[in-house]
Amino acid sequence: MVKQQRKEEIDFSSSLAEVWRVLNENERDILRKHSTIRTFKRNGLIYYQGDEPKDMMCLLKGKVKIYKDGIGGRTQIIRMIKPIQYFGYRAFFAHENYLTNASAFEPSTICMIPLNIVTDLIYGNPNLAMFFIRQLSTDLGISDERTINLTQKHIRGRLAESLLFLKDSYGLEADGATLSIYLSREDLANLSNMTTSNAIRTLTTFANEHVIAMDGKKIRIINEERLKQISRLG
Amino acid sequence: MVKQQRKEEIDFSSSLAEVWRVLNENERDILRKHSTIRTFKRNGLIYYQGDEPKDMMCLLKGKVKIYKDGIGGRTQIIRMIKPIQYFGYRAFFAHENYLTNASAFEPSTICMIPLNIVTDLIYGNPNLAMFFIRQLSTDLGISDERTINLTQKHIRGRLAESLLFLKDSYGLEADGATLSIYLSREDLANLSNMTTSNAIRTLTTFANEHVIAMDGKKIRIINEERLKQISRLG
DNA sequence: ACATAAATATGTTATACAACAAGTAGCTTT
DNA sequence: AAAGCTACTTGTTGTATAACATATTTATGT
Repeated sequence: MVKQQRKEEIDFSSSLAEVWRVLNENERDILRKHSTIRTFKRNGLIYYQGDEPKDMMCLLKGKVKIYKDGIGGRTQIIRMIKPIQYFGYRAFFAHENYLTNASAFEPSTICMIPLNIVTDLIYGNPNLAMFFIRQLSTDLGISDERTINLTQKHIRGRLAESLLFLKDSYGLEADGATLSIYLSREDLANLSNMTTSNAIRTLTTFANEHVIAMDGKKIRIINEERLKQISRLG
Repeated sequence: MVKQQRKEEIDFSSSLAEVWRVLNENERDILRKHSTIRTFKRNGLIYYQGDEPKDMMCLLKGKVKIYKDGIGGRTQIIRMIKPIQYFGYRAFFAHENYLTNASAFEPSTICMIPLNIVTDLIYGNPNLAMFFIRQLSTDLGISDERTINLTQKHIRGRLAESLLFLKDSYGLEADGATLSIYLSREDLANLSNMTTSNAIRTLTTFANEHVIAMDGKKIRIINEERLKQISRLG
């Protein structure tokens, strides 16, 4: 299931901040003792549809995509994870096996925390419980919103939305315009529910309309307002 | 925002079973004291997109749909509620206003529990916290699954799936074949992400293929296996 | 009972998008 | 440098489904 595994010193106090904040020193100790760090290379599989969920994961470095294999070989990217974000716990709490796949977009470092340890901590600390309730509630709202966007918007709207999403999630490079994540056209298509051909075609159209610019593999957002408008209109 | 409001005696111990089970007598008392019962008539609005969430709701009797207003006047039914199911709490826990609308399909009786009371109980009872974590996790899985079904399946597959969903959720009448929920063709279309015309057309096709039968407004499932097959193939 | 509105039904047209095909550019490997 | 592979690109065709139009049937109100 996994490639590399290796323990190393990490600064829990900063990197696991969100959860960390609600824990006391004793609880933090428990986490420290049971956590492991794993690194994944580009395109490395983190977990697989059908696997039994055992660990909660916190992405420390890198970028991760959560995706589902759909009908006729099609793939839909459900969610993307950025550093200091937790994932991999939904299936466990729902008493299910994983319904999604997770893989690393880029070389990534992930902290693995056994879910039974997390469960114990939840029973002892209502603030931690509330953290999960809030997180799941937020994600459920996003997922419902996404259903509408993917079913009701047209190709241009869906692609524009994906580009804005990538900007908001992973930010821009020093020039203040270039997306700091590189996705293959195929991944971009899988994120936006369209074929690779149409992702390419629509990107070209956007470039011709001077909404974006493409320097080789990199995408620069030229006219964000227009992009938002395209996303809004559908 | 609301039409009717009226207090009446209800049997909490049976009707609120799921949550009830994890509470002690004192906590149950708190719930009893603060709960109100409201009745809604057919098509009555329960809450509205943008409203501030104040109460968690438990549907005691009737049927409720949760839906979103989408692009260009289109509507998507996100979720349907059956008796003794809780809803209306997601937005509160995510610190958001409602992103969805809820309305009664049929005359419905709903128990309203102030969410700040629920929050207090969660802080005091980890089992209640776990109830919500499990529920939200399950719903998130369903929502992600739904995204795939609505985007990747064809019209026939989506409609077949909706019919099976209605059967599983609300069951059949005494004849063991007739769906015990009545949806307008428009609602059925909004549930399946298609136009009303196409919902009608596809129903007619199914009837011609002897997969279902239509007695006026009622829909009878004749060949469930075939329906499952249609749903699976997309 | 009648009028009017709403829901259901069916046919026709328009179009967004997938599917397919064929080619090019940018790499890695030998 | 040639060969091969993969990702990207562009054009063409086919089709699923929305949009529109118009009956017809069924509710609803006065």
